Amino acid sequence: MSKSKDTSSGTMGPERISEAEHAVMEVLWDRGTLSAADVCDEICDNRGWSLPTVKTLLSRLVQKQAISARPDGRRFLYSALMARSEYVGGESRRLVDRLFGGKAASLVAHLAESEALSENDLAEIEALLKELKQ
Amino acid sequence: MSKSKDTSSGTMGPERISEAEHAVMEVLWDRGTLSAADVCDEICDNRGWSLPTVKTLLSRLVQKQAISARPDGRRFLYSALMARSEYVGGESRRLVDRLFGGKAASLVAHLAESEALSENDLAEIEALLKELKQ
DNA sequence: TCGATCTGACTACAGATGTAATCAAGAAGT
DNA sequence: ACTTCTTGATTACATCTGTAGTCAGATCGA
Repeated sequence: MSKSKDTSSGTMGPERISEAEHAVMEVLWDRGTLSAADVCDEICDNRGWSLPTVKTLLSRLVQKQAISARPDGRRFLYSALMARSEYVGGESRRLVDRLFGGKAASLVAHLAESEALSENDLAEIEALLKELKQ
Repeated sequence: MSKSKDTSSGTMGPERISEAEHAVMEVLWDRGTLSAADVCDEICDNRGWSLPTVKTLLSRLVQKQAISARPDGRRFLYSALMARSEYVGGESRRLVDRLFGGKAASLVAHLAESEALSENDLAEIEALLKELKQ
């Protein structure tokens, strides 16, 4: 049996990271290398989680090869394997593909029309464009 | 018992729509009012779904109050209650909040940097900005 | 009238996810 | 040496999601 999604050789695309798991990733991206207890110190209060919950999420992330677990004495030190930009890029692309037929410009148009963009945002984007243009 | 999320009076924000459910919504947004069989005709082939699957998704969407089911003889005619723009806006906002600290401009910056924006996209956005500016 | 068909309702069931308890092995204090 | 604490591993369990099967009632055709 063993369903294991692929397990075969080579590069099997990074598995999808859930929202709770993402919260853990943010901590690792932000702080570098941490133990489970450290991660919990960072988010357990905010999210109302207990240490066991964090440990579960960490091990799922290890399985998904999104983070690594290096032994350090009797415990593990966890650190991100997947780059934040990779994750952010993937999620952004998924959204654009699903909701805007892959046209990123449509997303921007939507944000603008729905007034999700402040004056300030608009200015920033304009500056960005100027920078990109030459 | 009865877990029912809220059920209490008044406006309980629209429940989250899953990806499969979203595919059904797209059909209804696109085609207006359809029977289950009609919806299936539209997507069952693409997605490799069977009619029962579509029916399940439709009834879950009814529960979530995302669509309405008006009786028509022995069957139902389904049509979207939630506006597409509402859905698209919500999902976009969620992404921006989760990944870009709520700053939409950061999303645009990311898209630009990651070359998710083609020359053409950039031109479109520029035109958009121009239009918005006065 | 009688069977074939269409339809929604209900049921099913595996995998993902959120959230956690329990347990066993090692470390560390006393 | 013995207890206590820490830590990962294992197990648990409800909900959500994807995907569908089954069933009973209405309808339509013969």
